Amino acid sequence: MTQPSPDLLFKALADPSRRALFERLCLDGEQTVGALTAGAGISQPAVSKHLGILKQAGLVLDRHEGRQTHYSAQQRALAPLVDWTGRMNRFWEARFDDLENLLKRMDQ
Amino acid sequence: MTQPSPDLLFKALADPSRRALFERLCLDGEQTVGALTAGAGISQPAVSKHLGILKQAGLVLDRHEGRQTHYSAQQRALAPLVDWTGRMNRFWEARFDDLENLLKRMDQ
DNA sequence: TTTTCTCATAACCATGTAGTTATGAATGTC
DNA sequence: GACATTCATAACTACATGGTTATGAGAAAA
Repeated sequence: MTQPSPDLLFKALADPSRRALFERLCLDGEQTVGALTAGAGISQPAVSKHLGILKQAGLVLDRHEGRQTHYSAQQRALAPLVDWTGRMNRFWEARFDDLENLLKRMDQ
Repeated sequence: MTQPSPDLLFKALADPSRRALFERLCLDGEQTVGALTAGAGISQPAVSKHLGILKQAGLVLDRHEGRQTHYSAQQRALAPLVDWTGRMNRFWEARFDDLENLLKRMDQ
């Protein structure tokens, strides 16, 4: 169970159709391919392909039941994204602190 | 000063070269195009084009000084990303809470 | 002024990608 | 068994995209 790379996540979420599918799964919970296709505005094969990419990125899980496949969001998969943005912000804050320190020193 | 859309941000950060440039700007602070090109592994025009896309996404700022251009990270631009991941996680937590409540009710 | 340096833009090319239709595999229904 | 339903895959197309080289614009240096 290795962490998905930020690269895979960013790439997977860069497409609006995929992001919309993932958002629906987050907001409304588990859904079948048919349900997701309705209202997606693209064909069922396109939806299936997108779901495959989301799955490969670790963003969704699939569960087979009879002849339909249920997809659900794997929320933990967003962790690397949160980490990454946190790292970028951390460095910014560090340099911001430096600036504050500089200003304080200049004040004296 | 309108907020950059998550779409622009995800698209801009989906490319490894661009993400590397942005990371360097976050970690090491302001840099000229020449400095960024050294060690980027791609040509100077490619770097310039990537910087243009990052700028359009609101991720970097440019500052002209003589014949060189200095780029720096605009950290606030990551806010929509943090918001988005927060929203996705919030809904997950909400459903998790529902599950917990359900289990508690089942316990009684 | 002429030359050099730094960067951005133009033009182009190869590849990746998001969509389509057609079809097949597996399951449920009659 | 015959048919219908649900999804995934294959094959294809159109376009986006990331890279290149060539060139131009503007500022500094000679």
